[in-house]
Amino acid sequence: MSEELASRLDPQAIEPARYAKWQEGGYFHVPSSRVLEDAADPYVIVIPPPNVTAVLHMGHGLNTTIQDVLIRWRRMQGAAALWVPGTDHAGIATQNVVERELAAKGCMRDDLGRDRFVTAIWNHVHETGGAILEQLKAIGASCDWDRTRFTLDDELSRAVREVFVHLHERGLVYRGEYIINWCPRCLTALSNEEAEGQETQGSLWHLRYPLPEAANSAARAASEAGADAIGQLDDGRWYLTVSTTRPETMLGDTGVAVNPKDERYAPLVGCDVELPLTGRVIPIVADAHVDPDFGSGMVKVTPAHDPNDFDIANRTGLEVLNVMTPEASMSENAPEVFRGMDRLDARKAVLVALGEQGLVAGEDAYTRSVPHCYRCGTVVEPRLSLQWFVKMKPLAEPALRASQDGTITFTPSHWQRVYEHWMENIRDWCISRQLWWGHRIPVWYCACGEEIVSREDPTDCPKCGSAELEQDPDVLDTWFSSQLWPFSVFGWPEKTPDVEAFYPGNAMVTAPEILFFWVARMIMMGYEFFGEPPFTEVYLHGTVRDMKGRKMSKSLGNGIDPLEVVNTFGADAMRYTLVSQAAVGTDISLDHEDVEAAFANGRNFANKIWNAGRFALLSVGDAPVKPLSEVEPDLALEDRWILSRLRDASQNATRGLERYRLHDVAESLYHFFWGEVCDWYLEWVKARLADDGDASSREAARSTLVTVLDESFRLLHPIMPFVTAELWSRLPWPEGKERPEDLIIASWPDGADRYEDEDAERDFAALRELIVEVRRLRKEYGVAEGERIRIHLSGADAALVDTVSAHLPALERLARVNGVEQGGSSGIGAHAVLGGGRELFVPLEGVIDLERERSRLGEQIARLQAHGEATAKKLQNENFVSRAPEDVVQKERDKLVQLEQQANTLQQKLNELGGGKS
RNA sequence: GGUCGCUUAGCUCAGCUGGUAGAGCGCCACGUUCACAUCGUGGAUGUCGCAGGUUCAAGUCCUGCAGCGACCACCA
Repeated sequence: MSEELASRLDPQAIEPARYAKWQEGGYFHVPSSRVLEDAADPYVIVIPPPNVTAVLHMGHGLNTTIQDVLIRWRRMQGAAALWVPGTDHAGIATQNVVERELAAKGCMRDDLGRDRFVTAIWNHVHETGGAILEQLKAIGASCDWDRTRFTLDDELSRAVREVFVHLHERGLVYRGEYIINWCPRCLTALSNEEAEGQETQGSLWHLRYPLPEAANSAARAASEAGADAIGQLDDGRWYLTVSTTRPETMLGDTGVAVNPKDERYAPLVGCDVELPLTGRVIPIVADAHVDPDFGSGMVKVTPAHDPNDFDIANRTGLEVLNVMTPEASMSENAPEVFRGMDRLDARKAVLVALGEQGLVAGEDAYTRSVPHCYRCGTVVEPRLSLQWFVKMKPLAEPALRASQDGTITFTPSHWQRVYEHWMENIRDWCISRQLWWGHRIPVWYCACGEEIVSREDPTDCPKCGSAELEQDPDVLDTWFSSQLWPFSVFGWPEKTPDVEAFYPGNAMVTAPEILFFWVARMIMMGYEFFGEPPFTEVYLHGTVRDMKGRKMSKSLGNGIDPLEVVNTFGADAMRYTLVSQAAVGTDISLDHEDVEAAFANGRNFANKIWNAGRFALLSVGDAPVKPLSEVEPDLALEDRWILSRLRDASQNATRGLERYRLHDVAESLYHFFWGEVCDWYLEWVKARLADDGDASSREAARSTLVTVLDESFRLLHPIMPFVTAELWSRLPWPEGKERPEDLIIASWPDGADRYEDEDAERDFAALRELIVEVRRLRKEYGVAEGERIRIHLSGADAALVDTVSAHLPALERLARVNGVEQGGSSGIGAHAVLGGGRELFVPLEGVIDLERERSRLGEQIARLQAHGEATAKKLQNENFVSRAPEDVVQKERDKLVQLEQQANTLQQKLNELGGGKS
């Protein structure tokens, strides 16, 4: 006999120990030989590697749980289910963390120098990094920890180099001077994806640029042609008007552009204009990009600080003048008074200076999307600089096709269009970062001008032989290495058995936020290096939010610590709660102010499972259990019923998992286990399990119960691995049946080995309905708990009376019924209409409140009649009868007959009780 | 500006291929004879955002509107 189990589930008492057992058993580890030699089907998921310094939050909790459910399920199905864990070096994020730490000590990264700073980060990573992986274990993540990887591992760094050099050889990596997104705080370039637009209230200022005398006639002509933007200052000088949201950039203007088709300004094209505050004179050019209908139709052109203006300059030959420093203060190219000013201070100063000269024509409120750094939130500055880029169009083509032809599927499916839209409009990717933490760009420069792009560190220049080579100081975007994750973790570019066995993988489970950052790029890389995608199913789950719909975050203080939840309610409780709420395509909302309420459902369910198991173990005892096949002839109705339901539950679960409808799976298993196994089956067989019962009946119940629990635990295991494994390990086992070491590797019950027992389902459902009705009537009429009652049954199904008679002991316990008769529903009592044309009458002489019963019957009759009329009307409708499917019509006909019959019976009853016609 | 999503019980949300609405939590009543009070039994609660349309039949499909939200975008 197993030791006494506590009446409450104590997750802390079982979860850590069980996890340790799994690790010792090596169940998480999948060697390539399982695929290559044993021919097992691989099922591979690579984890979205969390930032190495990240602290676990509920989003990780959700992401991890979903992946673990899938992995555990596939593992039970017999697949070589491999889940590869690891962490990401997270370039900017990690560097920022360490910079902040240093800053607290009054130290800047430049004080340390590159080598010592990088060492400091490594120290930090070694000290605190990877803690998140330990935290994942508390949730129950069954990752193959032997394969834990870090994007800066030597092997993975080799992959990064191989890819960079390969793409360079293909002409897809290039270096050039372009406008990029620049974070003046992080002091690095960002990709387009890393610059997050935020709607910002700002102003659109209208500025006047004076025209030199030489342009007077042209200006007058333009003005007369109806150009409102042209006018005369107080001193008689002509001016033109341009608009901007960033007035400080005017200091870097090198021209003014108009649309070549804009006839208003045609005379001015080719003229010069005076740029205020600078003493410079800049030309007016024509460029098709200018929209004549926006603002004045004249655009100030600042090639060094605006991507469009940069393009205009390239087309029209305007100069490029960078007036800002990397920190986004005004540089030495700006007039002296503004030098050193921060861009926002300069903005004000420029407006004041222009205002003094009467050159500010006005200001309109203006809301626009302003790009912010995704790591520090600073407003990103468009900046001209020399960077490395990847040419994306050729890489995107196969990745786009994969989505279009269904090779890759998205769940929920609407992400497919988002993905395709991005692929279709893909822009080149700026991959160089002016950081120190990351993969250094494998390019060396020689004084002779030679540029060496190499897989190995070169020792000397192949052209001039000089050993004085300087490596490019920049590192690669952290996502450059992340995109290789599905194969770099397996040792690529080496031809390893792991690559052969585990690439490509199957599913990618992640949040939609990184669809472009990561998912899309992994797919492109998969095609580039393998000709096939790294996975074929992309499951994008929702975001965890608080009750106000805000994303949980540290800064808002509205987060829930998953570890706290695990400690107080258990990993099983958390997993169930998350999965049951994670309907496809929806976010999850949890109350951070009432964590107990948020996870009560999961905790209660885990406890319910625990207690059901506890009861079953006590009732079944230690004696050997016979296999179900041996007790088959002794199976009672309730046994056959629950076994049939078990089959249904298995099939539902399997189908749900296949379609990523995890929330349906969780919910249907919940209702099966709690609502059917616990509420009905266990209650029903209590008596049979008692020692004093009939021996063969007891054996049949024991076998059934063990089978039901065995398979229920298997079905629940992917979602709630701990409590199920714990109980399962204590389950008595049928003689002669081989028992797996642990539930984690037990086979998945798909229900195929069971048959559906329609008779049992029907009969049991009838009994169940009867019991519920009797209970309801007892309550309604206030029949005392201890009082036994006789019931009368009538209606279409006479056989039911026999069935009920045969199960009187159960009815006695569950509904306090001590006898059943057919028909004879006369006299005073409670009357209920059951489904299937059956009626229930409970004689309650002396108990019943006649007045109340009359009105009750009246209401019930009215309801039945209304329903009947609606049904009759439907059946009178020619169109319905002729067009609806036959079975639907027949169903309606049956319904009508039944309703009329029931109404009649009740009316009769009402008459007997002396009630009037309803 | 474009694209997409959401609006269902007091709260948080399900409802896949159209056939008179569901869960969890909360609420009300009763109940601690031994699996579980993190429980049991029973109960109440919704003109499924608004207006049209398709259909025999619409929460479920179509159109428009309103409110909320997300993503994308080089209109200064």
